[in-house]
Amino acid sequence: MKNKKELIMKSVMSLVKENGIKGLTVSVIAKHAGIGKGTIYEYFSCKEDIFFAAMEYGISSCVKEISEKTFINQPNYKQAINNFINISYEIVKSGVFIAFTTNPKLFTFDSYKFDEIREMMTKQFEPIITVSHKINKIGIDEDIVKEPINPLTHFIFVNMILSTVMQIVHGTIKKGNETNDFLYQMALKLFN
Amino acid sequence: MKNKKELIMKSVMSLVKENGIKGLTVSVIAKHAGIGKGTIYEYFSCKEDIFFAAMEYGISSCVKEISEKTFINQPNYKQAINNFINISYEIVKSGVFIAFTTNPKLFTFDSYKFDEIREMMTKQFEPIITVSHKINKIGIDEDIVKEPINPLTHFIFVNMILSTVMQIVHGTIKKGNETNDFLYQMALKLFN
Amino acid sequence: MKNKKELIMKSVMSLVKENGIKGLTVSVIAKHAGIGKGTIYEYFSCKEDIFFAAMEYGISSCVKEISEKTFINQPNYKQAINNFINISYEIVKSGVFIAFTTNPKLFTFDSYKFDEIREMMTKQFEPIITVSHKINKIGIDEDIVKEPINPLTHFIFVNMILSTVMQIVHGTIKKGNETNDFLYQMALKLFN
Amino acid sequence: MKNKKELIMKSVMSLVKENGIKGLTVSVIAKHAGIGKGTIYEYFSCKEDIFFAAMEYGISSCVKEISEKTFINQPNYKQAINNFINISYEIVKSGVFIAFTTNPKLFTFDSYKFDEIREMMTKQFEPIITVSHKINKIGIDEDIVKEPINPLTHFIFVNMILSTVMQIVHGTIKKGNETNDFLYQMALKLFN
DNA sequence: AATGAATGAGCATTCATTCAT
DNA sequence: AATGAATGAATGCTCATTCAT
Repeated sequence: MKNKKELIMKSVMSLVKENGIKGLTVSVIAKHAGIGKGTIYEYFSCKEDIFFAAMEYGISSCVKEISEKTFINQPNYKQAINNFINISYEIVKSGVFIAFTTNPKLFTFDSYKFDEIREMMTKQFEPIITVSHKINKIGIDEDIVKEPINPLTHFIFVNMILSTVMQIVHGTIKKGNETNDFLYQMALKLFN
Repeated sequence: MKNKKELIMKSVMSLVKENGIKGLTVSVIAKHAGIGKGTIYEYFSCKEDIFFAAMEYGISSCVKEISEKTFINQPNYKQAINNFINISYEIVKSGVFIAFTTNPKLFTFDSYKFDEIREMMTKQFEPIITVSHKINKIGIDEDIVKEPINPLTHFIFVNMILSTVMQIVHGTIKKGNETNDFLYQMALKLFN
Repeated sequence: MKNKKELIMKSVMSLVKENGIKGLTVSVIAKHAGIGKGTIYEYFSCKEDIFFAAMEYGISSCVKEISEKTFINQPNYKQAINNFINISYEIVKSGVFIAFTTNPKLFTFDSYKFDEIREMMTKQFEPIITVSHKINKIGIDEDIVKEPINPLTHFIFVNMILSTVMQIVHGTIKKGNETNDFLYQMALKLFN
Repeated sequence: MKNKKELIMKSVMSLVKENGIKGLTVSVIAKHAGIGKGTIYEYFSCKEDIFFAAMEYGISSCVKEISEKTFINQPNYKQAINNFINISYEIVKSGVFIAFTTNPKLFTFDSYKFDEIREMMTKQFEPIITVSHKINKIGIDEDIVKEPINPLTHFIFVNMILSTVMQIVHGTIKKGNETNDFLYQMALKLFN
């Protein structure tokens, strides 16, 4: 059942959000998912597979949500950036989110090589780069953004937004229009 | 002995660089440090304290190295940025390094609250922001960078460099003058 | 399973009888019980709980056995006292048995306060006092023992028997009719 | 130095009185005695030797105190018994005291055989039997106690007093003249 | 397919003992 | 003689994984 696999991954995401990955045992996951411990091993071959899959699933979900909600109601350039910031904020605030730059050597995985984890992350984040493309397509249409755009710029733009959002969530950077406007100004600079 | 405490932390750093944090037992640390297991508990009260201290020490060392080597030989603005990139690259390549945006919920700590870890990281990274200030002081002196600078810009600049460097290390972004020049161009945009 | 809990406690009793409490590890208990180490922790939350429970169980069993076997075959007063002595002897000789006066501060418990241990012991020994009541009820019926009896006398009588039996087991006091008769004479004095 | 050996044993006695034998480490003993850990091993060859010696010393001290103070001020028979009870009470209340009937299998010794411990205890307690002899010598002189006395009676008398005292300390038996008088009456019965 | 009782490898931590000073 | 830093054997406890039902 794809259903039960998803149920397990959602439980993991939820539990990590609450208390972190430490002390998250298979028993706890099973209890939270409302199924038997043995059942989990029908769908995953070991604990690390569960975590890996859950991480992949979690990132993928977040990314999908950002990708979709950023463009709701046909926003203009500035609105799109605002949406991007605000939605990312909601997601990061809600709990688990791993930015580009996380060091895989600090995870509790050993059946996966570090590179596998990083590759997975890089791959899952790709749609976020597409978000940048789509946002700036709007900018181009509005004649605010100039072509051609160096592909790296998208990476830097996305990273700027997400890392700033993470600091907002942590309270290091102030949340509000001022910050959003500043990021908008920075975007204009990056893409011109 | 401050000496032995440092010895232990260096062993941890070294071992994490090689094989990651998974499977890093107190026995392994002791063996690598060439001391007895019991001795470690003379200097740290539990395993998590060792990791926390080692992380703090490791970040602090990296940051100090970047802070110093960036300004060797009185570089001009462009050279300073180049230095910043290249030194960061060497350090990130050498192993352990955690960027701003790492999610503490994914670490194997539980005696430390997530916030303690994040605070420590934030605090340790502060000198890097100072690096940005010093680099751009050079830019100002060279009339390449305009005052005043919004403080957030420094955060974004540093983050841009470090996250790009991390991708270079991972092989996702190409290493070379081209990338360095691009980052320099971006810096000029951010600070103007 | 009440079954397995009992199995564990019996193993502890048996092992303490053989070699004392020192060096009695959870592994050893598990091996002797023929179960896995982890299984023990399904039924007890820590090692001290096992010991506490085993002691309670052990004392309770001994006391129950004494209580029952003393009155087998409707003994007269003298026979009842003889039974009491002989059965106690068998039990004390068989191994674990803790008399009233043991000092709980010398046990290897720390999750239990001394008072808890003492209370448990006092409570478990209560049925022995009842044995004295029943024996002397026979004596009263035979007109050998006079009423009323000060309640303390029962305590002293029981203690006299058990401490003497313990010395017999240790070889300090000679086993035989002579000693039994002496104790009988003493009982007559105490209860008249 | 006999001085230092005694200092160590007194520390052990004092610490056991306070917190029991559990968790009583050599470090703690050294700290309490105000000497270095290594120094302890100048006087004792292992930890169990310390405990064994301290127990012997502790019992011996108690017994000596009882033996002396019972006969202060040339008491008559009843006063002597009263003294015996009251002094024993003070000593038992003060902490460590191990009665005849303690089971050596429950101690944390393994370099000593159970029999060695028991023998030591039996030997140390001997002077208490002498106390009974001396008390009853007074009784004989007063024509309250009849000769000859079966040697076992002394054992039973001493045991009666001590076990009752222990219950008084524990609060199970009421402290006061009433109890003392009762024990006196019992003594009269035992020795007649 | 689903379960959870049973397992034991694995690890953090303690502490008696040693020995260089 | 006195010390206490260093040690590592020993052990309680956890938890991923299995498997009989």
